[in-house]
Amino acid sequence: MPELPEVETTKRHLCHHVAGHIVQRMIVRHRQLRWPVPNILPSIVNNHRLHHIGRRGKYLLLYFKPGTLIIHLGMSGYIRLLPPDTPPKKHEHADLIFDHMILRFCDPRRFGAIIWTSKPPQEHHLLSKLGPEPLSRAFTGAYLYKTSQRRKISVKLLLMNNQVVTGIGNIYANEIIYRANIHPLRPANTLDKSQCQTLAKISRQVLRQAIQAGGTTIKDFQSNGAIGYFQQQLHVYGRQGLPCHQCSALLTHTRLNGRITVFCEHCQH
DNA sequence: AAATTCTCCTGAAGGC
DNA sequence: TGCCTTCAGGAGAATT
Repeated sequence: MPELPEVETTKRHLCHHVAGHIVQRMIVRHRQLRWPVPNILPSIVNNHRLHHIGRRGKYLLLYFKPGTLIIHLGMSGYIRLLPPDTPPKKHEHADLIFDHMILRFCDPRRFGAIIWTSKPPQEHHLLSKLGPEPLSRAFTGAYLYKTSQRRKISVKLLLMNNQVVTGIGNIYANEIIYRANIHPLRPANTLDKSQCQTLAKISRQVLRQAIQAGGTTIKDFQSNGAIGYFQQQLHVYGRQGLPCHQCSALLTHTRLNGRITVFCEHCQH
């Protein structure tokens, strides 16, 4: 499941290899993603230079002169950079063909999206309501405290709410609250200021470490065959029934809004 | 408003 | 061996 660090890793990869190059041709083999890819999209992008690549939350932004290609990797999406003329395999739904390589979008479960906007992308309805970037100055303990006070949802769902802070998914939400020693079901409006400071600080720390490690490779996610190494630093995700790294008690798991939630009953309150 | 539920999809895993 | 059923899950949209 690509979350912010995996998308950031992909972004850097693309910046390095395809930024500044011209799209010779775009091919869409399977339009049916989260939303249907518009038929006219290839004709808009063809022969335009990919000026640069950005990211907002988990959205990748590919800037062209006439507009921006917005890509979301969903649950199982990834982007591969391949030599010219590499034949497509199953689930490889779209290509941006450059003269020196192919940028190929793959997504077995098709929860991902390829969207076009001619407006500034931050004005697009999918991006305009997103909360602050967790690695930006805007994401502070004070901000988190303010927004948490009017919400009764659990702290885990608070962190996973993209309107509150964008880019944190299930894996990193589990890790962050474990490292903050906060119970995942703790209602948001019972957090005090110092706990919000801790959560903001640890969120930044965990995401930075994960980016530095090249992201987390879990089942579905891979970028160009490269793997991320952050999974070696995961304390709770995927470790239910195994001993807590802090106290050795066995980690518990429950389901919160359909998401596996792993935590230590002894350490998290 | 905020909270909850529904929805899309396929591969892996488990039961019989 | 093989055919079920279940589940994982991002997040927008619809509903309460």
